[in-house]
Amino acid sequence: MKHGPDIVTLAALIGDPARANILTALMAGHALTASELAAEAGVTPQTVSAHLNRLEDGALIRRRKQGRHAYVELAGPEVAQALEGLMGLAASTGQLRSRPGPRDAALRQARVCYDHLAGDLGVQMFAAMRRQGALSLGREGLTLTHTGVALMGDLGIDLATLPRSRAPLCRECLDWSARQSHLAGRIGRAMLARFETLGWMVRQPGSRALRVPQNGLIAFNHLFPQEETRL
Amino acid sequence: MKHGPDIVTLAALIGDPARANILTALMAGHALTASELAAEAGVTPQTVSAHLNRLEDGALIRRRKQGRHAYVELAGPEVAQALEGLMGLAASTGQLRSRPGPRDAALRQARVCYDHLAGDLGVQMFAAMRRQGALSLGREGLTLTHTGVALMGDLGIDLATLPRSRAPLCRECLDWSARQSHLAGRIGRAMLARFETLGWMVRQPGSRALRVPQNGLIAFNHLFPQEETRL
DNA sequence: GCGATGCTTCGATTACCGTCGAAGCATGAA
DNA sequence: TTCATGCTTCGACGGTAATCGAAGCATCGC
Repeated sequence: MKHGPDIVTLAALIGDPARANILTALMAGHALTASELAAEAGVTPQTVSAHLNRLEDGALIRRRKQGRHAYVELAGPEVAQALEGLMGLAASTGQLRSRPGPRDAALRQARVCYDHLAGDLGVQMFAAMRRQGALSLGREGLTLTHTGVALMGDLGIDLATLPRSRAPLCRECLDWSARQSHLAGRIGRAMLARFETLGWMVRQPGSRALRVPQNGLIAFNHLFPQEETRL
Repeated sequence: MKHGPDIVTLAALIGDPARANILTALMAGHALTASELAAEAGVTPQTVSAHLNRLEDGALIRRRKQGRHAYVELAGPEVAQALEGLMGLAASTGQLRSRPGPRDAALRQARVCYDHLAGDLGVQMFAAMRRQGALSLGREGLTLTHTGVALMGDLGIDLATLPRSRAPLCRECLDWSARQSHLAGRIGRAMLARFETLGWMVRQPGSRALRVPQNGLIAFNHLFPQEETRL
């Protein structure tokens, strides 16, 4: 009868408060243990274990056993991307979990989306790189141009040391706050890691928000300036 | 505790088979009556009515009463966009509702995404317009350039007759099959409508797939050629 | 080794919600 | 008015799944 991908299983998995809390906590990109997730979701460890079984069956998370700890992480960037998509819809329909406060403003400016930079600064970076010709949109998706390769060199990112995997180098990811694209993929991950190393951005414990010191913001704006003109 | 948009309600709404069928049926962009949706979802009218109540509370659909009929449509393009996002994740995790067949191939080539063109041809059009400089990505999102305005004129689309609304003229929409962006927004809607008027694409009853006659495909490819080179 | 910690499985309870039959309430046709 | 159609509300049934207590099973520290 119906064709195309089956969204019911996925949506049902996400549509439980405890599981949604788990997934949201994992959006920060760090692997968390089962007990940490229990505290995060507000349920007992047994309940979390049951949820992790279902999430793993649904290919939304991966579990790695290390000693007596079970580290949990999202199955991949696509999961984070789809979650951001849902958040975008929730934001547009005005369904906010909490009243907008300072935390939310910080989230809007810069946050971690699984493993890459999202928020206003993420969108700004993506737009600037497109404008500078560092990224090119071809039939096979987003690719890094020669300009982009040079830019990575200036930043101090050695492309040769990037992990070899089937994951795409560059990928677009839609932003729930800005409603525009930002850069995901292995390059996106490497760039965020570099920004953290440079001290331009600092992760906040227990939150997806990124703190951006003034010197970091200045350097960032210099490299990825905002577009002044628009039609 | 948690911040950001509340995705639980939305995901729970989508995560029911009957409701997912209803939403999927509405993705074609046409308004459907409650009884049509009942047949589509395979449940009784009472059940559909209950589901429509919940979907309306969740701001996923709108109901318009006309006589004794109740026409139902998606609340907006954002809903369709989020649904496509979920389909993308489902496709990437290999959760297909049916074995890939001819219908699915047609869906991948060209389909209706609520009110605009999606699928390979949609992605191809978006990429070609970016390359031709018809679309520009600025801080405020995607905008139509002078080149783009001229292109609309060549196509026979009168921008002045577009409905005035707060909806953006241009918007990106991620494609579940091609994993790249295609064009949504009021322009996207107008262009698909124009393609149908020109006979380049024909809606298939009861499906989101678009039939593309050979002369339509030739004309389309001439106007929005595929990119030959990539880095 | 032995206890402690962390995670998992099992079983039972409970609450929610999807479903439909029956009835109510509009609108349109005769 | 009267009947038919389409949709909705009400009430009840049934199944699913979320939750936790208790117990089992690894692993780590001592």
